[in-house]
Amino acid sequence: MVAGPLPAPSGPGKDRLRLWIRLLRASRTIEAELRERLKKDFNTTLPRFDVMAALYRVPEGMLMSDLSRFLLVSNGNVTGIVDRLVSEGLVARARRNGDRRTSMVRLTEEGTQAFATIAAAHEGWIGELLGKVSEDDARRLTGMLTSFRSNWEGRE
Amino acid sequence: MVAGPLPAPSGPGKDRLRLWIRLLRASRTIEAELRERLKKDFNTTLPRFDVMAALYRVPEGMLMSDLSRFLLVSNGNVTGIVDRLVSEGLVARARRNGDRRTSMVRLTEEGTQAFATIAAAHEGWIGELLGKVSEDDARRLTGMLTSFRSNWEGRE
DNA sequence: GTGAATTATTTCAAGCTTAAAGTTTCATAT
DNA sequence: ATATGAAACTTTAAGCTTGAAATAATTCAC
Repeated sequence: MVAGPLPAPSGPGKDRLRLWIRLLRASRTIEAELRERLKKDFNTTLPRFDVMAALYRVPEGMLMSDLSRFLLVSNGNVTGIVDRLVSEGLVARARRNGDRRTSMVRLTEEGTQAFATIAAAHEGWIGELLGKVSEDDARRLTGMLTSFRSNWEGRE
Repeated sequence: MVAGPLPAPSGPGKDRLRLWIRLLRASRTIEAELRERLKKDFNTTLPRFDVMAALYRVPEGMLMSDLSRFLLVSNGNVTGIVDRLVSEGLVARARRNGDRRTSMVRLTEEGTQAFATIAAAHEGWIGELLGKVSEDDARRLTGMLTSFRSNWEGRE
């Protein structure tokens, strides 16, 4: 990934390779910037933000496995992040009556308020970082990426 | 990041937020797939591939700091990855006469051959994974992402 | 020339990440 | 009822990642 600008690749299929490289560099650049700001302004991390963002949409909570599927990361990964969020009082696990294997994970009151604040800043940052992309281009790009993704949805 | 499809965000500036979410999901999906294939088919990792790809472009080698700048990752990170590649015989460090702080890092003969093989497979995978994106759309998307990036090039 | 900043790199601690193996609980077929 | 298997989750080991501190070498101001 992140291959080179020097001997600009050419030939059949190179357009897609170049697209992938640009896509990756763009998302890494933005991610790095967001990570830095989350740390500096809110003393938190991108993975914690991701988990909280997922939970924020669903007040009643999510199962660990749903969370992991939604975030595209492994089960064990989510366990660790949620552990830390719980120890910080931002998230709570609730055992369920029906199935004792599972637990509903949800934002606490404190977590909900904390996330709302961070999310507002986050949206502003995105607006700033993607400021040079016109609203029109943004919609067009989003459309292309969506159709790409539908190609992969529910593959394995 | 990777926020939700459920309460579809709307309002001013939401188009850019949505774009970012799609961008991130697309790149994470592709990255996950590549990581899995690199592991299965070549018993290597994405970070190792990235470093080798960077070095492949420049037979004479790169400084650690150039490598870290190019790959958008921290110095200490590169140290660890290069250490492992060196211990596998794929990469070599060469102390320089001029400046004894620095060392030129380059692919070994073995590393060069290994990378050529992996890179060929990699390009095929990208062609497959992005197959639904037309060459035309690929070029257009690349253009948009490039102009976005120029906004950020050499910021801090 | 000496000392102070600067630069290149490594080391370190904490946290993120995965794949694989392990635990507990549930479902279902006899 | 009870085995068998599947499902939900956690644990573990190895590796990736960052930011900050530490080392070492160079450059620059005087």
